Amino acid sequence: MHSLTEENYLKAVYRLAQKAGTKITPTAIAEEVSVNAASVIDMIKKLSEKKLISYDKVNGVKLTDKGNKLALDIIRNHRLWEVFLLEKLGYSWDVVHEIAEQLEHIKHDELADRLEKFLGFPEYDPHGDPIPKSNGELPALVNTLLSEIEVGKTCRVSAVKDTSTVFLQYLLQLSVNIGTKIKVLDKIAYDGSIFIQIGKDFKTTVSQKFAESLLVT
Amino acid sequence: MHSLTEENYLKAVYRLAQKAGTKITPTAIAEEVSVNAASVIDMIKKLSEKKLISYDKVNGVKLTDKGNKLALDIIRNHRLWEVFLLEKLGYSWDVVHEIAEQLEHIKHDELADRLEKFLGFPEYDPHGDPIPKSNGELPALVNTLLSEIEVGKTCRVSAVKDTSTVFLQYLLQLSVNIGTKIKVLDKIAYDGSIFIQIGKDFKTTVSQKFAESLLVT
DNA sequence: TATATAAATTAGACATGGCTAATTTATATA
DNA sequence: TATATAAATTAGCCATGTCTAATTTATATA
Repeated sequence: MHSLTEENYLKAVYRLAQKAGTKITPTAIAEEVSVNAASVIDMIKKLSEKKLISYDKVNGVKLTDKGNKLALDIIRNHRLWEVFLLEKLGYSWDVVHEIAEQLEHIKHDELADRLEKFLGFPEYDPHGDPIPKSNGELPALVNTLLSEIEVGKTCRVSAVKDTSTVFLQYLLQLSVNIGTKIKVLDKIAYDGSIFIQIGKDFKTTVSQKFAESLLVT
Repeated sequence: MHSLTEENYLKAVYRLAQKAGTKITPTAIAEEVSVNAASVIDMIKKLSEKKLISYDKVNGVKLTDKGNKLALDIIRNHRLWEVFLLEKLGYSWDVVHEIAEQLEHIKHDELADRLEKFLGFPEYDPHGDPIPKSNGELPALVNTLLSEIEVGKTCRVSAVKDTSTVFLQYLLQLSVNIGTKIKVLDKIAYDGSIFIQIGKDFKTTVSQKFAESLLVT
């Protein structure tokens, strides 16, 4: 089938394609997979031969339908395993990703479907990213930022925009999880920071940067 | 760390060491991992350098303490994942192994321990093989054969000695699982076959070969 | 527009793990 | 014991995926 390496390239191309607008260049891919540009050229040839991507200088790299489907499958696996690790094994938000990075490549026909069923058909992973359905459908992304919530209103955390470890650990420290209720108590016009209540009791002030990295409903 | 390939060699050596008595030769390993003998020689050199095995013509290949520990870890992973796949994802007995073959190589400090806890500290995998504890301890193997049960007695399936797909599928067909009750109704002296009752109602005759492949308590 | 800089590509090398063919070493058996 | 056969080992080659060092092609900028 396809090697682990090939799959990681496909994922990288998919990820780059999400940040729409820019053409996907060999250099961008090289950066994304932390590899030398020369290696990327080789892989582009290989994946092109397999009809998983197309490439020309004008349009850059694009996933073919076949390649897109494959990438989605892997992402589906990844996100389902993340849910498993968090909910069933009790891993914290910030470690889940690296383990799922390995688990996503495990293959067996029914595995993703069975896992999905076992987990109760979750729609979002612990980072709030939508989990592709087996038919390739993607649940719509929730996109209200915490910073857009009016003073006095309460909302619920649905996703994170920033998935860096520092951020996730900060959230952990604040006991903020998917589903956590947050009430906006005050907005400081001066620097965009906001005063919030997390859960029942805890009150704190967070920066504008923070408020723009949390997605809520 | 250690590559997937190296890990599979270690497992193979461990497996061969179980079938005690015989010296572990390069050829035996070649057969076990389905690879050319020349390749085995290369790997023996590599693993020897890493102090995971020792090798000389007189004693054959032996796992060092370090190698043994590693092999046990992998087997622990394998068997825990098998339990997961069977009990949580509802896979049948005969497919569980091939998926676990991939899952066993996933690494993360606490993964096996968390999985073990999640599964309720199972002692045996779906094939009845003991699951190594995190300290390397192995629960004792149950070793009464169905063929050794007296006429009139009832016993409970605890493991299989034969893990071939044909056998496992035959068991599936007979609705025999770990935990299934079997009553020995009669023994045919002529060819060693026995007449048994599986569960509440179903009665059938099975061969001596069959009766010597099922472990019970 | 000339030229410096950045991006893309080619060429050649390395490590891993596997293979075939040839050779050496053991083991049996006539 | 001579010899056939099997096992172990060596040598050399292949594919995958990576790298560095050119070289070519684009893109900017003085």
